[in-house]
Amino acid sequence: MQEYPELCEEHHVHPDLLAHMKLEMPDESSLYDLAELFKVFGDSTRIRILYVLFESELCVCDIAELLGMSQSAISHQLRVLKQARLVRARREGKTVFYFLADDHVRTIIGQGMEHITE
Amino acid sequence: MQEYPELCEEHHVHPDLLAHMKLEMPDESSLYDLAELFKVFGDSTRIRILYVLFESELCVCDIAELLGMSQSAISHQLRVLKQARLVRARREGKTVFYFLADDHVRTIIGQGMEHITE
DNA sequence: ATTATATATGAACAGATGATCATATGTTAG
DNA sequence: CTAACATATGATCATCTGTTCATATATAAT
Repeated sequence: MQEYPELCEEHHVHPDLLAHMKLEMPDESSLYDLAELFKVFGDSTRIRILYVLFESELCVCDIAELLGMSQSAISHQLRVLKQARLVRARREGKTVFYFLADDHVRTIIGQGMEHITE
Repeated sequence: MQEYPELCEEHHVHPDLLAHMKLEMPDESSLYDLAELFKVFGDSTRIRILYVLFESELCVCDIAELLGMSQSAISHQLRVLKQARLVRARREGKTVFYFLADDHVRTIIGQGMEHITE
């Protein structure tokens, strides 16, 4: 990564505060992971999957039918959601049921919805 | 968009619940906007910009220097953040100061951070 | 074992994304 | 007006992403 030292002729905030910001900044890998997490929310198909799972666990084929999409497309996206630990799965015979992993999903989507509707 | 009716031989949840889910689902444009919003969070450069703005408003050059990136790159990303109404700007002479638009940013990033660190 | 159903996965391709570079715009000082 | 500084923007390009299609795996029934 290139460095760009002293871009400004003079700073507009105290150097102490700039130093503090650098210290308070989470480490690079956390920031990367955080961006990766939000990328997962950044697709309307995955958002829609999470929304239907708000109500109840569902099997892959029911999700596909609800969203009017192919089984394959949904399965690929469920894998992404699972890797991000936003959903979990349990198998029952041939069927695999997916469900929300925790409540952060609801909070994050709820806050996002608040933001766009204000 | 293609339709995939009756993918399952038989449903695993009550048809009534499936119908309810379709009703509860936000309209297509809200879901699209929501995904667009999270896409904005889904980039580590933009996350880092939001993080430094947690502390104080900052001019473009100070942000660029803090993050070790070019003025142009930061300016492009600030535009994305501004279009998503996550940051706002005020001009003071030659300098433009950017600051967080509201508190949803903090909540969303906070919840995201909780999720990845648990 | 064979067949059918449910789900998962790899390859491929079109479309989106983010940094860079060059340049334009806006503002102030001289 | 002109020069200098701060910021914004358009074009380009390499990379990433999401769907489709074909196929593989897993489970159950006959």
